[in-house]
Amino acid sequence: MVNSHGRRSIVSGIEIEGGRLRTERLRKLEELKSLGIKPYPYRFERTHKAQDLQEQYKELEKEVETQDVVRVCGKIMNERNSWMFVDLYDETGKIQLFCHKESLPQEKLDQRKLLDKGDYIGVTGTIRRTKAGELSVRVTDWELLCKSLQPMPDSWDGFNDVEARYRHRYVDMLVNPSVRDTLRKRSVVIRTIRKFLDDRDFLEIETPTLQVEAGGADARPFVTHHNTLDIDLFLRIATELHLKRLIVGGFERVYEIGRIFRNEGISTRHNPEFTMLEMYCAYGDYNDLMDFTEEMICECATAVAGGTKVKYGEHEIDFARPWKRVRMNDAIKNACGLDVESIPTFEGMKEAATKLGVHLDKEETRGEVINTIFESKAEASLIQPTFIIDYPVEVSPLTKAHRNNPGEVERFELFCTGRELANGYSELTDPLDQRQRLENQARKKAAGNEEAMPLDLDFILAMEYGMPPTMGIGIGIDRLVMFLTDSASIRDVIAFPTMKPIVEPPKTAKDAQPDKDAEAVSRKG
RNA sequence: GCAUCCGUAGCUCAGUAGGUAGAGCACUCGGCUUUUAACCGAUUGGUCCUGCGUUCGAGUCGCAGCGGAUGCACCA
Repeated sequence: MVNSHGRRSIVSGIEIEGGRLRTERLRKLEELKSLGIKPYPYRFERTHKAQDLQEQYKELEKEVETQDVVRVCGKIMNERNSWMFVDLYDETGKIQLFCHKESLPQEKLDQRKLLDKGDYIGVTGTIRRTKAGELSVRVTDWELLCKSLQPMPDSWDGFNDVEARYRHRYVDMLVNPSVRDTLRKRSVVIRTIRKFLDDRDFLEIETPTLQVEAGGADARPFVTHHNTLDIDLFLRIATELHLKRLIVGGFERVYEIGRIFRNEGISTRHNPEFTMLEMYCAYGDYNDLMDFTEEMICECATAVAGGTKVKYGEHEIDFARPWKRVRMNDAIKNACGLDVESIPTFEGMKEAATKLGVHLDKEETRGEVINTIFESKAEASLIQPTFIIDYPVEVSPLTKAHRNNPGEVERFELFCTGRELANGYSELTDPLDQRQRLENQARKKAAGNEEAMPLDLDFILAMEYGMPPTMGIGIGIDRLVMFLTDSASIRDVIAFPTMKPIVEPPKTAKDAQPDKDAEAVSRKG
C-alpha cells in the first residue's frame, strides 16, 4: 500500500515491496524452494478440525499423553518458547502444537527456521494435554501448505488501527475473532429471514439493479453509463417499485434481499451500499404487517442471541412481543407536549416548530413539518422496539390513505435505540391517487429536490391493471445485524465496507499525462 | 458538506524549552530450555503523513493538502 505521496505504507502492519520483514520472508521462500520444498502445494488430508479435537478430548487430563495419531492443518498464529509451542488456527478455532526436538526428525527441525507466523502448515502427531492444561498435538512431522509473505500483526498489541482494519479486512478477520463472529451472525440472520419467508410461501425474486429512473425512496442515486445503449443508468435506491409490479403480475407473496445503493453521506450508520429486505404480501394491511414483523425479528434475535433480550451499547433491548404502537401525533405529544392535531395550517405548524427550536429546511407542507418535528423531538427517545404509526401523507407517496384519519396514511416505522430499523405500510393501490402523488414528487424534483421521486409512468400503468390490497415492508439488514451483534458501526457488520481509495499521484510529468484509454472512455460515443 | 481530534521504526508508544531520532516488543544472528506474550546476549530497522513557510536550526511553531476517527447534516 502506497500513500498519496508514493513512498511508505500508510496503514499499519502492511509491508510494501522492499519492506524488511517481507524481504526476509521472500528469502525463506527461496531457501525452501532450493530445498525442493513446494511452498504452495495442492492438498492435505486432515483427520480433525481444531474444535473436533477440543471436544473429543475434553476429558483428557493434564500431563497425559495418548498414542492417538491425528493430522491437523491451519495457520500459524502465534509461537512461544522458541517454537516449542505453536498456536495453529483453522476455521473452528485453535489447537496448540507441541514441537519438541526429540519428536521431530533433524531435517524438519532445521527447516523450522524457514517458517513464520502466518504460514499454513499441516502436521501429524499425537494428542496430549500439557501441564498448563492446553490440549496439544505432539508434532512428529509437518509440511508447509502455504508460505505467507506478509508479517502477521503483533500478537501482543493486536491489530487495532481502525483504518487498517477496514482497508485490509482479511487481516482483521484473521486476527480479531469478533469480526468473523459478527459476519457469521449476519449470515444467520439472513438465513433465518429466508427460512421464515420461504416457510410462509414467499418467493424470492430478483429485480433490476440498473434502472433508467431510480425510485421507491427519497435518496440520491449513483449514476453509471451503459456504453452500447449510450445512456446513463442509475443504481437502484429501493426494490419497491419492481416488487410491487410482481404483485400486479399475479404473485401474492414476494421478497428480495438485495443490495441498495444510495449516494449519500458515510457514517457509523450509513454505508453507500447496504442490504435491504423488502417483502410484499397481498391481502394484508399494516396491522397484519406489524404482527408479522415482530415475529420475524424475534426469530432473528433468538437465532443470533438465543432470546429476545439483546445488549446494545448501554441499552438492554427486549424484542419480546408485543411492541408498543404509538401514533406519530401522540409520540410528538409525549415528547414535547405539542398537539399537532390542533394546528390545521402549514404556517401554524411552522410557527410551532420554530417555537420548539426545530430547524426547518426544505419543508413545504404541514405534514412535512410534523415529520420533522417528530424526527428531531421524539425519535431519539424510542429505545425499546416501537412502531410509530400513521404518518402524514405528504412524506409517504407510496402509502395508502388512512381508512379513518384524513391527511394520514397507514404507515409505520420501527424504531430501536432511537434509530429507524424498518418501514412498512398498507400499499397504495389506487392508480389515480398514485399518479397524483408521484406528480407532486416530480414537481419537487424539477424544483431541485434531488431526493424526490421521479414519475415512473410504467409503475402507474402497472397499477392500472389492478393491484390487490397489499402490505409491504423494508428492513435494513445491516442495521438489524448491528443491533443483534452489539456493533457500534455499520462497517463492523459489512465484510468490506466502502473506503476512500488511497490514490497514487503521478511521479513524473510523463505519468501525469492522462491515460489514453481512460481519456477515450471518458468521451462518450 | 460542516466541526473537533488523530498521523514518529513492522506494532505499542516516548520525545523535555525549537538543538545528534528513542524504548519495549517483533524481525535477523547466537545461546539455552519438556511447558506457555519463555529467558539471556548481539545486530538491524526512520522521508517523524505530504508540501510550503518561520528560524542559524523544525518531530516540535504557522499555513495548505492527504488519510482516518467521532459528532452534526443527509438518510436506512
